[in-house]
Amino acid sequence: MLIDNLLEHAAQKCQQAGGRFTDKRRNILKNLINAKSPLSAYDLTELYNQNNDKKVQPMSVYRILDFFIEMKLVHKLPTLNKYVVCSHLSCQHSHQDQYFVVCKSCGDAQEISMNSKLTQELNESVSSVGFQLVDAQFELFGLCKNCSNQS
Amino acid sequence: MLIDNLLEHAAQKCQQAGGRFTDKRRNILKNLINAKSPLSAYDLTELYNQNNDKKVQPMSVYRILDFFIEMKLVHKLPTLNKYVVCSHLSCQHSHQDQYFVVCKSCGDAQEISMNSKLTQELNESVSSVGFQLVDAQFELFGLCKNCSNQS
DNA sequence: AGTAGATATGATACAACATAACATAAATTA
DNA sequence: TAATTTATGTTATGTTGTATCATATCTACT
Repeated sequence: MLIDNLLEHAAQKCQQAGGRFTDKRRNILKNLINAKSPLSAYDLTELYNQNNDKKVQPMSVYRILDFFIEMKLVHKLPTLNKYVVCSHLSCQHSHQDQYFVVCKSCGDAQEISMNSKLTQELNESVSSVGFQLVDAQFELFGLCKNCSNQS
Repeated sequence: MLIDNLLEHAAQKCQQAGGRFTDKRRNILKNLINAKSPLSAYDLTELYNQNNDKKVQPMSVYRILDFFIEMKLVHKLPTLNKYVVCSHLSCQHSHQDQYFVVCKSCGDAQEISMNSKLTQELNESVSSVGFQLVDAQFELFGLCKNCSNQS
C-alpha cells in the first residue's frame, strides 16, 4: 500500500479518537513505516533530527510513540526496547491479539495474528495456575528465511 | 523444599558444569529464592549490600545472574527487567520450554511449562511466516487469583 | 609446594532506555 | 476572544545494562 494512503488512514484514526496528527507525528510515523526493522525511541529521534531543521528531543518522541500505541498504530517490542508499526495499519476492523517473531540474526520482526486455537491454549494454561489473562502480546525469537539460509 | 537443599542442589549443578558456587553466588541465589516477586539486578545488589559487610556492585550481580541463567537456575523476565529462580531448581531431568504469567497488580510471576500442543502451535505459526523458532520463552500479563478477587 | 591457566570479582566509566516536573505553544470550543 | 484541552519544549534525573582493564582466587599439573 502506498505510504501516503497509510498516513492518511492513520490521520483519520487519530482524528476519530480526538487526537491530532501533527507534522511531527506524521514524520515520525513515516520513518517507522519505512524502517526495515524495529527502531528505538532514540533511533527515531536521530532520524527525525537528521532530516529536519526543527529538532525534537527523546522525551517528545516517547510521548508520540505512546500516543501511537494508544491509537493502535504502533506496537512496542519490550524485549528489544524498540517499536514497529502495526501491520494492520490500514484495516478498519478490530483485530485479534498478535505476537511477534524477531530474527536473532538480522533483527527483522514479523507480526503474527493469534489464531483462536492458540488463544484458547494460552487462556487455558494461564487459568491452570489461577491467573486471568489480560494482555497476550509477546515476542519469540528465531531465524528468518534469509538468515537461516546463509548460515 | 528446604532452602538449604535447593542451594545444595544448585551447587551441584554448577560444579558439574565446571562452575563455582561462591559465597556471593550462594547469597544472591538465596535472596532470589526467598523473594516474593521478581527482582532486578539493582534490587539484588541492594539486598546483598544491606546484609553484608563486603559490598558488591551491580556489574558483579549482572555477571552472577548471567552465570545462573547459563546454569538454568534463573530466568530473566525481559519485559520487567527482572529475574526469578527457575521453578525446577531441584529437578534432575531436562525441561521443556517455559513461559511466565505476571500479575499486573501485585507483580507476582508464575512459571508455566509449555505443553506439546502449545509448542507445536507456536512452531507452526512461526513457520508460516518463514521463521524457524529458536527461543520460545515469553511473558504474558494477567491478574492472579488474589488480585482479581480484590478488584 | 610452585606455577600456569582458567575462573571470578573489583573498580571505574559510560551507553542506552525511560520518566518527572514544570513551562510554553497551538488548536478547539464555548 | 477567553477558557480549555491537547501537544510540545526544556531540563534534570532515574533505571538498566555493558565495556574495559585490573586483581584475586581456584584448579590442575609437574
